[in-house]
Amino acid sequence: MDQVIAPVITADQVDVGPLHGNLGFLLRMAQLQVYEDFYADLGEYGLKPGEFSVLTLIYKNPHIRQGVLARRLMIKRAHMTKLIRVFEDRGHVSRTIPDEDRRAVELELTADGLKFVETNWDRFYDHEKAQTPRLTPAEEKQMLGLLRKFVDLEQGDAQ
Amino acid sequence: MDQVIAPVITADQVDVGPLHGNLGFLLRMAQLQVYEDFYADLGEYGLKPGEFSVLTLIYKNPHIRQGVLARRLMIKRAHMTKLIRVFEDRGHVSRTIPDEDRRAVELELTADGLKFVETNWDRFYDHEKAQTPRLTPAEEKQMLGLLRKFVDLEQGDAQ
DNA sequence: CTATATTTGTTTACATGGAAACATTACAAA
DNA sequence: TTTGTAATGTTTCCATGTAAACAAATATAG
Repeated sequence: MDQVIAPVITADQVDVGPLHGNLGFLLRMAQLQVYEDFYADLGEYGLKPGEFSVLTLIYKNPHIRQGVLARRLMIKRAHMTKLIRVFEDRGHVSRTIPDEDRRAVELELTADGLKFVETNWDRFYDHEKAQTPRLTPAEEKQMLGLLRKFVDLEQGDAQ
Repeated sequence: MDQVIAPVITADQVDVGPLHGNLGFLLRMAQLQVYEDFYADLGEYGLKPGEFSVLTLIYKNPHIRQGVLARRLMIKRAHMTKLIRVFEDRGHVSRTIPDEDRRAVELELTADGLKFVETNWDRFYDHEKAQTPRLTPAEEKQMLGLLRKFVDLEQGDAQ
């Protein structure tokens, strides 16, 4: 008598139950997807999403304070300290203690930092357009709008 | 002559530049928001989003293999090994090596694990409804649908 | 003014998660 | 068979990020 082998399910046959409608779960999946795509595309250039975001904000907001930067990116101050130290060691960012508040640290791109940002700008910000699209353009736009509303980042239509 | 003090910007005045339309950035912000809300609401119960997701999948898919679980949740196998060990030490999950493939490990909830899942089920899956909504119900539904399409998780309308 | 509280950044210890190398088992080719 | 290749899970080491305690500077209450 043949033994009945239990059907071994594969990943896409897994019943995810109520995670199907769970925002946190879906956001996490989506973010992992995006990071995977990112590294597949840009890993060779040593670009990292978080790092380039930090540099972008310093570029767009020279003299921004370390704590303001951390809050805007939802990174803890303790972690931002370490990130900025790496940039300083690379010679991409300079730190200044302002006279008005000697607790604070103001950040600026160095000439090298500026060069790095400008060199990699298009590569970084056009990378998503280079992906095989998972959504139609209309859906993508809709999703971006909903995410902006969700994270309370509507502030006009910045470029 | 009064010195002109440089206006110190606050976090919500920061110019995020092209991150405004960057999917990876917005997904990350949204996910951090959701996690923050989650821990503010449920931190006291020792619930963790990732851990409860794992238990949910084992609950819904008894005898699921460790690797299948990892792939479905986009967690690396190396990490899953560690997660499962914790559940085993807690007495919530049991591991079985099936005869058909002695490389694999099949997972099941123990009686204690089942009790834990059933006790915390509603707390976990209803928590989002208890949040101050950032989106209208229609928008929320739209976002969930877009995220499911994005992560390729359409498989019928599971409960 | 002085005492207290708050803000800002740093340090240290820890938690979470991945990369690479490895052992074991299964599968495929000859 | 036997030899090579792939799949599965584990281990070790490292990267990323947080929590808590701290030091220095500033703001606030009396």
